[in-house]
Amino acid sequence: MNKKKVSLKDIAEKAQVSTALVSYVLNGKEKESRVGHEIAVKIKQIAKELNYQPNYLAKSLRSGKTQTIGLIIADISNPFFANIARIVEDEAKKNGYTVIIGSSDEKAEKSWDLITVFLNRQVDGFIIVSSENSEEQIEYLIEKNVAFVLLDRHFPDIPTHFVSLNSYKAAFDAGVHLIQSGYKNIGLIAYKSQLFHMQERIRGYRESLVENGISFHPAWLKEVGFDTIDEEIKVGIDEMLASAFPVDALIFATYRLAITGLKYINALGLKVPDDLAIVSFGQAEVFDLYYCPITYVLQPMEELGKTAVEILIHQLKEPHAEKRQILMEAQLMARDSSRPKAVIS
Amino acid sequence: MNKKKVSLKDIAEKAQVSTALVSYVLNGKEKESRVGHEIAVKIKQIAKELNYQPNYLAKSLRSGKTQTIGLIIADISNPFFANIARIVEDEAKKNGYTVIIGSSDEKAEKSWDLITVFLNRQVDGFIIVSSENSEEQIEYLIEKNVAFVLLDRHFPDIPTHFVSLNSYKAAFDAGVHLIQSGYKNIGLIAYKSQLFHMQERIRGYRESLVENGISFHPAWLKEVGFDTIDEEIKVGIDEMLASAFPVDALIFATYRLAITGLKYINALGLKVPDDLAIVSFGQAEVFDLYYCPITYVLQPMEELGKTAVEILIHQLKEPHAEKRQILMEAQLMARDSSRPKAVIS
DNA sequence: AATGTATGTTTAATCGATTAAACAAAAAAC
DNA sequence: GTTTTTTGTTTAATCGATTAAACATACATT
Repeated sequence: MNKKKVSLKDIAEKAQVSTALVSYVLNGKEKESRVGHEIAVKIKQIAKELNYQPNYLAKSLRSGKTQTIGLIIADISNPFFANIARIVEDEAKKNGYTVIIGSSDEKAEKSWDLITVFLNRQVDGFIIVSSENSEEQIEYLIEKNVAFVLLDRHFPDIPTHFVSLNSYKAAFDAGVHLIQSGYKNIGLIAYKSQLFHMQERIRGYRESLVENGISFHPAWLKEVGFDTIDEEIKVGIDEMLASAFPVDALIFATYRLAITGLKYINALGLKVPDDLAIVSFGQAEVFDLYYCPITYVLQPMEELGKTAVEILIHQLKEPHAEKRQILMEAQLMARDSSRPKAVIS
Repeated sequence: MNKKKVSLKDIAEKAQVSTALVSYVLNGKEKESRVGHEIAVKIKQIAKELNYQPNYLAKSLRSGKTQTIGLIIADISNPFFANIARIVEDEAKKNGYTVIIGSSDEKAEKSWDLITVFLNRQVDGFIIVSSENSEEQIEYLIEKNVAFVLLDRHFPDIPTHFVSLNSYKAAFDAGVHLIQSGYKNIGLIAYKSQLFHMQERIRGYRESLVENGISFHPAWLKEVGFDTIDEEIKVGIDEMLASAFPVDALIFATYRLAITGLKYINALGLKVPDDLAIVSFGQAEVFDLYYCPITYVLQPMEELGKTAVEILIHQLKEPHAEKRQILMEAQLMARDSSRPKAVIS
């Protein structure tokens, strides 16, 4: 990046005027600042000639605004978050913002790190997919008066803006759907996490059983650690199948759990849905291409992402507006993996 | 972001010294600048007390370095690029760089846009997955002396740093593999693009036929437009199957083509590999989970991404070092979708 | 005592833009 | 023909950090 960049000063010199005039003209303030018409034309022309591009660092330093949003997600290589990221990117761009993305790997520590780095880079605000135990980070942002919106997950005890899914309802619907399709022993594989959305998925699942007169068996619920899902899912599925009440249907609480679980189910040679029906959260091409298309919980990704950006940008304009807390509804997309159970006659 | 941020000046005032001293101390230059030991300790302590965080805008404006890399890819929601992005993000972070990602959707125009925006934001350099007809952008960057590396694709006629795949070899291997597995009528679905890597894939495919004494039939090669792949792939596959020499195996030149193609193949009720064998570029969980695991061309993603970052950072230190041009080899992962053809006896 | 050398610290310019305020000249008002 | 107003332009401070150069002292040397 050698060739001397063109600055306001260069234009000013060439036009024989002060930088102030150039700044006024190029910011469309000729009227308010009553710049002479001839000189304005001249300045514009020179700017074009030299292909002037303003230095946003300088602009930002002066204005205190960077027109940059920090997006913190769990992992950009996870299709769910990649999709969200794309939507956020596009929506932000439409509004003149640039997005910096960071992956936290569900680790509070990494997320802290990202917040610090992004703050040092003076992002105007954050869109955050929170990790477990990151409440203090949120409190910190609140205390420092930093604009942010929580996405996909939120902390019910902390008053913040957020956009997430009605996880309880979604899980409940998933359970009811399986029950109505004739499945009786329904398992759930979730993450071992105190995050609200995860707890809600578990609660929704259990409630769906209860409400339909099915008594829940502890062996049906497996909570696996983020970092050990490969092994734990195997053990979990083994135990579910070998339990006193072997499961005939399985709900996966996230995309990654589903992928990992399905691989193992394939390896076991189990047939979906005859041996095991499946419903999963998340969505991706895999679900379509699986030999038996997977029933999934359709999340309104586009709306989630767009709304998050919208709320954040609105917040940047009106810092003290009331907190917007949005729970969106998911839609169950019934496919072959949960088709009505074949009854043995 | 209200609460007044702590600046060097605040520390200076509290410590009753000039900002210069503070700057020296906090940058570990106490020795060179012979700052008094006591005062240094005091400054450090106050900085910690106030939780001082330097303003990178100011730093960058002064130094001309932002420690930021612009990453331009086709689409972050495509798993291939999302994976690359993650690797780049991690590697950059290790080196103290932050990454700004932009999706070009394979459009030269959008890519121009991103380059301009990122340059205005003073990124130190770029990692670019080029779109078709974006040569002038590359020339522009060269002319302006901007540091950059091309990733995954390159222009053979323009001398630049690049890291990409030996596409010719990979496609050739794919073809040979199918032939050796007993398939005779092998089709290729590629993008309609003059991009070198795509042309090389086509060339490699054709060469594999020629070298094995199979004469190529035009109906076997379908080049579909980026924006019309859904329809064109359907037509393409239909035509290949209905041609005078119906294909019994198909190579997909990218991940997205494969996904789209497989959906249609499923819809047609074709059995892989008995009705149609498959080999695909790209990689993703889908390939594992498909009822018949898909043979694919394994690209050394990790190395691609890391090397790109490494070359860029090295270039930032030594702008005039020789151009590094790296072609990495892919590895064919043979799976069931291309298992030896069952011979009709 | 006069001079030289360390040792500590401050001053002020700089990066590239923005913008309130000061200034100058021309036009309008009385 | 002054005074006032309008119009057009420049000056200079500012954002927050960095750093060469200037400036003070203290200490050492002869």
